[in-house]
Amino acid sequence: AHAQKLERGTPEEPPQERQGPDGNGDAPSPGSSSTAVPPTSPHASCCPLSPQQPGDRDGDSDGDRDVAPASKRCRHSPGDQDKGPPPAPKAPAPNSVPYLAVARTFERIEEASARLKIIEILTNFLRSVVALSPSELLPCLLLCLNRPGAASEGLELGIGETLLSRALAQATGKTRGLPHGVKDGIGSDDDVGTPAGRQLAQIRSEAQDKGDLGLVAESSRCTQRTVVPPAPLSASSVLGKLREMAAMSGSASATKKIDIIKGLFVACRHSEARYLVRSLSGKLRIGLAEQSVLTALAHAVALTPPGQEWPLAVVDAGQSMAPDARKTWLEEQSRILKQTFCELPDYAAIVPVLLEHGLEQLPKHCGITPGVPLKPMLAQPARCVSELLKRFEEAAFTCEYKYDGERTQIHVLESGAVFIYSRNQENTTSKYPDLVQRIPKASWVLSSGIVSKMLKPGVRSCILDAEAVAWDKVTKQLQPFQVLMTRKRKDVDAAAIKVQVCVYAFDLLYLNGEPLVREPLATRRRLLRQSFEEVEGEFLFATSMDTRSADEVSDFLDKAIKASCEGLMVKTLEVEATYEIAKRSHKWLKLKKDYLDGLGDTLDLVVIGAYLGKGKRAGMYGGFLLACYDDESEEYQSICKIGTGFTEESLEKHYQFLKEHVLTQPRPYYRWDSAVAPDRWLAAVQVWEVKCGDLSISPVYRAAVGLVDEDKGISLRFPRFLRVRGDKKPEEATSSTQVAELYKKQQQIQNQQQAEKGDEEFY
DNA sequence: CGTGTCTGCCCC
DNA sequence: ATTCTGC
DNA sequence: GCAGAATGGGCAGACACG
Repeated sequence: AHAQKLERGTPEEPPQERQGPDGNGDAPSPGSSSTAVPPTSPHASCCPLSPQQPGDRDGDSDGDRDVAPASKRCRHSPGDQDKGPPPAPKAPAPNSVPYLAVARTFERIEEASARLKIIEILTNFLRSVVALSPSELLPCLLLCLNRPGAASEGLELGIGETLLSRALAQATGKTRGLPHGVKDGIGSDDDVGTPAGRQLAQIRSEAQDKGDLGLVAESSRCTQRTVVPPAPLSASSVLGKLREMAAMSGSASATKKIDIIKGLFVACRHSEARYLVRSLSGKLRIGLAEQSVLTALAHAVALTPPGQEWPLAVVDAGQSMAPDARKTWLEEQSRILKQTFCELPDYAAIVPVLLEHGLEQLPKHCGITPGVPLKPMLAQPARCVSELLKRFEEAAFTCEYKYDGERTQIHVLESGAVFIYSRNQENTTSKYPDLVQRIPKASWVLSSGIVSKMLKPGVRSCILDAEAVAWDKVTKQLQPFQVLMTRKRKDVDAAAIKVQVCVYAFDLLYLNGEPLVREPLATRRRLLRQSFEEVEGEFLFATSMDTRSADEVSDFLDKAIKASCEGLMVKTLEVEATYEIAKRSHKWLKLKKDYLDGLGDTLDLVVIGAYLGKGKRAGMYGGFLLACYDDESEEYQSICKIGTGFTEESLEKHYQFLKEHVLTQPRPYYRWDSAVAPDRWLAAVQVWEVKCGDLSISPVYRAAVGLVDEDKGISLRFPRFLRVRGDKKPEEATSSTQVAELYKKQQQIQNQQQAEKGDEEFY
């Protein structure tokens, strides 16, 4: 009855979307029977979904024939429940959202490609959840986003391709019966001689063919048979298992995780296995991510306001609006949610407020809070200086050095507490006890008796945007990113720190109780400089220059590079100069030498191996192993892998061409490490021009081994494909000597700065 | 207690 | 990180 | 131009294994 009420109230479907045989087509509205979940019958939601639609991909899946049709199950389920104890230990709670409903929604989203369509599908699903199972809204959102919880929780699944393949191999092995019947160890099933080992090899091979472990899982279902059908999965139970696995640690945790995965897997029906496995592997791959989820969530709670009693009084709050007005209204709702989310990127905090107070009231309850990380402003690459000028037109802008370190958000609370967050809102406070130590407010006397001058008097609370860079206190020089990365990450003891860090601050997002994100950069920067004092080697303002001249920008770029920086960040000062990520997340521009055509390092490298592609690159090569040529030893020495810079067309061409050059074994004159062994070895027949950022000393690549480092080779940072060098023979590729020269040249450019600085001090 | 392998809303 | 692509 | 999905090097941690 409730479902019918909903249906009557949702006439918003555009006629052209009504193409399916019924409301169960691609666009389930809350009104269509496909997603409405009467609160009294938790299973009902999957029933209307289950009858095979014409063209439904499940219709020809062998795997599904082994399972009782969902419709049958569901029709029986209420009766089963009346008859006493449910057959399985964990029956879904009332009002729970069947995981099958989530999976069906994912299927529809995966089939769609238009973003508006994807958002519509998800909106309709979320409307059902809001109306019928509001307590499962958060779990559903987290499943859509493929996250076990908020970033602040620091939950990590710790499940990768290897573990997942092993779990699948065990669950689909020949052993019949209960899922936990397979007790073979983790290591033993690598043995191809054992049945489990053969199964693993088969899983791996199938995963390579399909380029998606999820699809393998889905089609592998047929080998699983259980005596008693397990309880259907619900959104919250699946999420709960993910969180359970994330919380596991210690010895044998991997084995326990495998057992949980097997348990979940056995309970999967239809496409559930596909999405469960993809969730576990960390890639949902359905064309849905944060921005679309936020839009859909905003639309859902706007159209179907939460907190209503049954029957719903308002099923479509935008019903009476003209199409244009409705669209504008929905966009505004979405904007409100996105802005709030950027200031408080935590669904666990936002969803309860949404449910209780509604979207319009959200900004009153949620906003920037010191101690809670916010989304950082990002930058787009600029290919040349003239592009910069063109983009910013007449607007005044500033150029800042782009330091090669770790993006760092520093929060100082009224209490004096300091928190530090990464670009992805990870709490990195415990990684930087040295930073925390030097932040204290000016009025605070450190244990050493020295008064910190970093924060000027009057600064009670703030949020800084900065870059933490490795700093050599002895030579007073910036150090490369690779040095910074060697710092310990967990529970660092400040006294034991070997790699020192200097903070380069470039923005102030919050000061003394006031968010500054709606102020232009010029204002924020003025406040930043007013509120803080520079301390050499510890806390500095990012070197900047305000200019309108292209030549000055170019000169400044050169200076930045000589100062061991990556390049420049370029930002407007007044026009469109706020820190509102929701309006545009890539408002800044970044200028690096290697973006510029004709500048930056390019190498001509030989393809010696290939890796089978995944996802949209399934069925062809997704990446390649490249080598330089050492004329001394006449060897091809591995230098890097490459997987970007290709158009779809070029990727297809490479596959067609290179598959004719597949070797059964690597040539004896190839030098590589087992860690980069490709899926297919290739004859050295083609040379590619490749661009990169820095060159690095590598633990696994062999290029120029012995020339710069005794036993380590050289690799490339940020390698990307430019074009085929049809004019070059493999032996004419960039030589090991040249690679070593490039590495040395890079070191020299950075030493130049030291020399110039020395000159200044000398004269 | 070493060593090797895998993992990461990793960092870039 | 870089890059490409559908919308 | 956005949003999403392909893919890169390399590090510390964590755990499995011997």
